[in-house]
Amino acid sequence: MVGLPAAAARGTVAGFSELDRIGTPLTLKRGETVFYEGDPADAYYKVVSGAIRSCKLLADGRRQIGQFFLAGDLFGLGVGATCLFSAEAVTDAVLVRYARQQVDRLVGEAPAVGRCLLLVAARHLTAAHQQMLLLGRKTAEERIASFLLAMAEHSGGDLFLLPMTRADIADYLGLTIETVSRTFTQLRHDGLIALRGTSEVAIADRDALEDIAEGA
Amino acid sequence: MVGLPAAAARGTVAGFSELDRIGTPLTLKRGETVFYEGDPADAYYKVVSGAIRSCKLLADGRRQIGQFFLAGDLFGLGVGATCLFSAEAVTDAVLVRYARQQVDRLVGEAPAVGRCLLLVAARHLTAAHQQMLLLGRKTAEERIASFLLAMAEHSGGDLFLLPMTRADIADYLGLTIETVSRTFTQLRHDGLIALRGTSEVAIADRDALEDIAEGA
DNA sequence: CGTTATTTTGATATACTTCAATAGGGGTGG
DNA sequence: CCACCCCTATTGAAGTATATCAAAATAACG
Repeated sequence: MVGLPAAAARGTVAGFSELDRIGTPLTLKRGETVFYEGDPADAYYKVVSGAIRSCKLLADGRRQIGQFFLAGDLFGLGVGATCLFSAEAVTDAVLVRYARQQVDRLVGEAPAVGRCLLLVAARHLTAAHQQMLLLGRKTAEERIASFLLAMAEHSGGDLFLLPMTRADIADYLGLTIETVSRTFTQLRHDGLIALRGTSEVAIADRDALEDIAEGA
Repeated sequence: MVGLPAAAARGTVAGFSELDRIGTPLTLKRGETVFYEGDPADAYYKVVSGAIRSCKLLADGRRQIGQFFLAGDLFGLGVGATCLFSAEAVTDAVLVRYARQQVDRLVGEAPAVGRCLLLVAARHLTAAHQQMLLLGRKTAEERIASFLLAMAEHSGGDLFLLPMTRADIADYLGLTIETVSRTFTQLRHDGLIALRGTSEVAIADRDALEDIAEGA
């Protein structure tokens, strides 16, 4: 699993080109919100560049990030009238926006588009199941190992940049900032990863990291 | 939100009837497996009666239940060649099995079927996001409160039977059997629920339970 | 009814959180 | 170019929710 272009490995599939004709671009600065949980759900989005996070909040402000959407990813597929999570820019980002009404019409005309969307939804569901296993049953070390391997896979190599802060990682993995930081430090001391600065990561011992990630 | 038939509230939507023509029934005893994680993914299933659990395992046996599928629910929508989780009967159950090849053909012929499947997938994705929030950020008490309210909503009333064991609930909520049991006891002592035997639950103070579930 | 599986309850242990302080890093203005 | 500041990250010490280990009680089942 190396060297696949990110778009091919993740979001883009056959039948997608029809969609591109009805999309309009959208530029976001770091921290800006694409839509809020509960907003009318009237569009789908594709990430062109940058990173987006999906967030859900509890009444007292506790936050859970459901997914990070990176270049090539499609998101916003909802059911019913309202968005089920809010979406925010992790970094400066460019999106393409597809009005829902037009997408739905397209699905009626071209079954390939429907299959494409179903495929994307199924992919997100796969990721969600993986994440539920992580959140429900993995230790902090196992969560960080899983996360780093997933980021490496997306980047297509063993050296990559983390676009998000420790706070984002913590809210994605169901941990605190401090535990994330301590676990990074520990993996570095154990020689499984190398860090340059705060965001550049190199996988140093992939096998050991994989053993940890799957609970061996 | 009361009195809706379970099927209408959850799995069944317009465009479903086409599917029924190609389904074949399937009977399972408690504990039997529908399919294993990694099996070739060649069918979708609908629950007619009983309850099914989706499971993922870590190398050392730790288990996470992703979803419970109850009467009316459709499951097995996968991407690619293999099942992403195993599915087991929580109770004796009757399913309908839809061969994937035929479903895919149907999607090509009748766009409504595709929209239906997309809707089901989106519903599952909604549930998964809710569950990620629960697993990542909620306390044991909040998890149990959320779970009981969801079960009540499915049953259409405030009095219902739990078809699954404490072990299943624990593996669904990312807790241990003991913590599940202690939390049930505590909610009972606080007068928020009533229990008859081990599986009959009555919601006694819905407002208080909802406040807890959403982290107030 | 005896036997086994499941659930509840109790005592202790621990992984992670919380609270608190220090250190680094990147940008801006002097 | 350096100094300052703010934001983010790291490190440390103490606390806590939940896990683990162990036993009793209840329920399920032949």
